[in-house]
Amino acid sequence: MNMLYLVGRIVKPNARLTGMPPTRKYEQRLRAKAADQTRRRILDAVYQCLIEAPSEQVGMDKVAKLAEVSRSTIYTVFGSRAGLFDALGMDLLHRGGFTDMVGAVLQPDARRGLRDGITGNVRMYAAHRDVLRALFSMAHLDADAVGGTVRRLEDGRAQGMDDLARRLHDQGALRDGLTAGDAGHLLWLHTSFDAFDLLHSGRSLPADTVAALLADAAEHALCRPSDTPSSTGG
Amino acid sequence: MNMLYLVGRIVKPNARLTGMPPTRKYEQRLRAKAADQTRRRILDAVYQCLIEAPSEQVGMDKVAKLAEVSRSTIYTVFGSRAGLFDALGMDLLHRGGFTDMVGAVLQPDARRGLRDGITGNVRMYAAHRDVLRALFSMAHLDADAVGGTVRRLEDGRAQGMDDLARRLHDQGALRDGLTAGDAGHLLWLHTSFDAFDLLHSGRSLPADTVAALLADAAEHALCRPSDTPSSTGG
DNA sequence: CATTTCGATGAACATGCTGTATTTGGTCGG
DNA sequence: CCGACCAAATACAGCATGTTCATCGAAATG
Repeated sequence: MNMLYLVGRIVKPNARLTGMPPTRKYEQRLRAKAADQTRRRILDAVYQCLIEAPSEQVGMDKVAKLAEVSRSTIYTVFGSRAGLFDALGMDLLHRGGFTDMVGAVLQPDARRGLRDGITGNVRMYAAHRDVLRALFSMAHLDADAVGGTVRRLEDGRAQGMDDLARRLHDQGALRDGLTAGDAGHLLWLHTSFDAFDLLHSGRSLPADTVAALLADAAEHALCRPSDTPSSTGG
Repeated sequence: MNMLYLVGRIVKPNARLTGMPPTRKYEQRLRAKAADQTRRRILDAVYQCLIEAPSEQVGMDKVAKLAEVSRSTIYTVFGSRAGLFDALGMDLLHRGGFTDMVGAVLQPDARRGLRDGITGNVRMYAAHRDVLRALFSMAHLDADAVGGTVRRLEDGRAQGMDDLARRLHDQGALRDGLTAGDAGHLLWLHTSFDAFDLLHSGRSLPADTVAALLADAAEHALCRPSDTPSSTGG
């Protein structure tokens, strides 16, 4: 059904019909840059569409008009609707600060990494809330509506949380009776976009409050009563 | 845009054109029963469609074929696609055991109500996982794609959790420094479908394990260290 | 400047889905 | 059996996605 990114391009018939292959070497400098610009303009347009009307279906027509390109251009660049949203996900993954979050949990003190990871996570979720909501919901309703980006993104988070859980276990921070596996499950829950959005959108709480609530909840659910009076300094 | 359940029905032109109103009394016995049966067959078909292909878009055509009715019949009965899914939500609300869950949290011991409420909740979520996933995701993507059922359902849960939070506070069960408001927020999170599904589908955990994990997490996040050694008996 | 190459474009077309209008066929009451 | 009535089927209109194609214009190359 879908051949993403595989846009068949046939040699123009007005070229040499004798079967001679194109032998000229081309170093695209300006053209590649222009192509990247239109690509970016389209991605920004989708982003803008999702922000302006979060609970409406985004049509290719609106995106094209907002990006000031033709509708067919979107298809030549991204292949399909799914390819477009897949690229949007990849774009968020690189530019949205997802990598910072990974770094936050990797600091030596695992318990501190828990709090910093959650707050960093929440900050990132809050910055792109509407877009992420659309991406995640689309992924739930239609498996390949957004390509594999959401899956990849969540796989990374799962691995990171399992790592953190193990380090919490190794450092003796987990409360009695809680295995590293269960700790991973709970971290998976507390660092999820859904957990953030349930509190942020569902209860109209500002991002900072959500971060504090989630961090406290996670710490109490996971860790033994703290030896040091508090973790953030109060 | 939508006039759900309001299907305009015009008198056929071959009836008396002299303006005489229909005076015959009609007691529909067989026909009304048959109509209810087709209505139910359609609802069951949607349910079945969502179960068989959870991550595919459900088309009216598939539903009609599965219910062995014509596609137009769905429109005469439910008015629109949104009306159909709205009715499905209402059907789940009445037949899915949502009311049992409300009763569970209303028992005298609030702390026991927390655990029983969560386990009952999880059991219900697990029984209808695929259908609920579709309903919730659709509600997120398109505001009025499922009518107001999801909104009403969640409003009820919010109220119930705030009540429970206040009773936990009044019974002195909350840990120091946690307000009844914050407790309500956390209960809202721990009794959500998303929290269940993150663990059940996202981590491949059976429903019982999810219930135990969520109940323990909620108890540790909300309550003071238990005076009685344990709540469930372990 | 001439020629090649490629991104962008708009139109045309096919498809699939939602929603509506009209007709058909069977059931009810007399 | 007839006429009133209504659920169900058929046919049709509208809209969005996705594909194809001829063409334009600008960049790259000589």
